[in-house]
Amino acid sequence: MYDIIFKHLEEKVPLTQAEKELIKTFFKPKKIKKKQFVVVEGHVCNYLTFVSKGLLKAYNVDDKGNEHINQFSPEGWWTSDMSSFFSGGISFYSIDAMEDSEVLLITREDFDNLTLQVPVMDRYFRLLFQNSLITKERRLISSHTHTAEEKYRHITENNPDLMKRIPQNLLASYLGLSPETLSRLKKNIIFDPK
Amino acid sequence: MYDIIFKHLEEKVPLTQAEKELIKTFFKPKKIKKKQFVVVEGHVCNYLTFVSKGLLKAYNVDDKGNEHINQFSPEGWWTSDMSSFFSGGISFYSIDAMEDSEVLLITREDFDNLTLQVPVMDRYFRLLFQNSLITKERRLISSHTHTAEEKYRHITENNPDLMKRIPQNLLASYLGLSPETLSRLKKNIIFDPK
DNA sequence: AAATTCACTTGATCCAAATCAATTATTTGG
DNA sequence: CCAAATAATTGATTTGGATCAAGTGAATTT
Repeated sequence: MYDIIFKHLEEKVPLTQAEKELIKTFFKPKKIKKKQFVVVEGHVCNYLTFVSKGLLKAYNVDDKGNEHINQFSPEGWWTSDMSSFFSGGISFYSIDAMEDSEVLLITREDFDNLTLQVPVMDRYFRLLFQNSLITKERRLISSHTHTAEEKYRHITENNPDLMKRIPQNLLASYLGLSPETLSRLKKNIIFDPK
Repeated sequence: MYDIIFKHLEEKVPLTQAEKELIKTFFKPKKIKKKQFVVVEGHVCNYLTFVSKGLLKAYNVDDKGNEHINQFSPEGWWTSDMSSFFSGGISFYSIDAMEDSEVLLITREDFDNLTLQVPVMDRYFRLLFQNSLITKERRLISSHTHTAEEKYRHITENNPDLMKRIPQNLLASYLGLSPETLSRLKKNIIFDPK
């Protein structure tokens, strides 16, 4: 259960065996069935969540009832409503499981203790957030510059693996497109051999 | 010149006098005239830049020659092409000064030394990136859910100060709108007393 | 295995914002 | 202080993608 998280942590920072043992104590493992929620919009997001198995999605529902997916989190990724988790305010996103999943949960209090007792974790999260920030920036620019088709092409080319696990309507939501538009543009791509 | 950066650092983390003296040595102050570049797209972004005075913008130019502004950086903010700075690859953004400005520059090498010698800086940047990430996420969802008018309302309500310093066409670019659209929607808002 | 729910496709129509084009401010630099 | 460049407005037209609507297919549930 903890193998995956250590593998991911150690890709970014070195850890001693003692640190690993300590880190373990801060996390609570949990199994989540498909469709089960980790947080519901409007409630406080009490956990930062590491996905060790499965696939979660974080999304917001707008005034008109449309879902807007902020992030897919397969195994090896973190998820949470960061604003809510770190500030204690209410969550803007709901997070639920798209597949039966296994996660490691840490509370805010334990997160603070973790970074105090294992300072290198500050570096780990600095690097993690740094990379996420770069990705988010690109997605934002892409949403302004690229056509629907370009956005689709881009994501499928860069995440072929993940695409197999994500229904088309949810991918549309992630890309900021209607399901109809995504369905239609796929046809063009198939028949256009470029 | 360094007052502003320490004020900003100390809003997030405590620093000893010795640490401050050390931090100073890693940064190189520089004055930048309006329209001068800090990085040009396609070159390597060699510096992480703290703005102590003035206003910079980071933007990408697309295939059709349209500018897309990623970020405005007034005094107290950081700017750089993070991907280029941290990976050494070529920069996706150009960054230039919108006003005569003063900045503090740090190279990648010195950044690494800084975080090694003053570990609390890892925490500082963790917090900085964490907050930026939250903001970027919201902007991305907003770009999918909100109308042009809602985006404009939102930014003017939350950044009245900054709006005075930003020409309308650049604000339009930041919001992902054409200048014409922004010009037109402003009229509606003025005559609508809500 | 039938029933119900959910995902995907296809067509017709609509609309918000882009684009094209011209005119009028407003800056800025010489 | 004037000329030239840049920014903002306004109008006419186009368009990419949304929305509305209906039908088809696939997957859970019982």
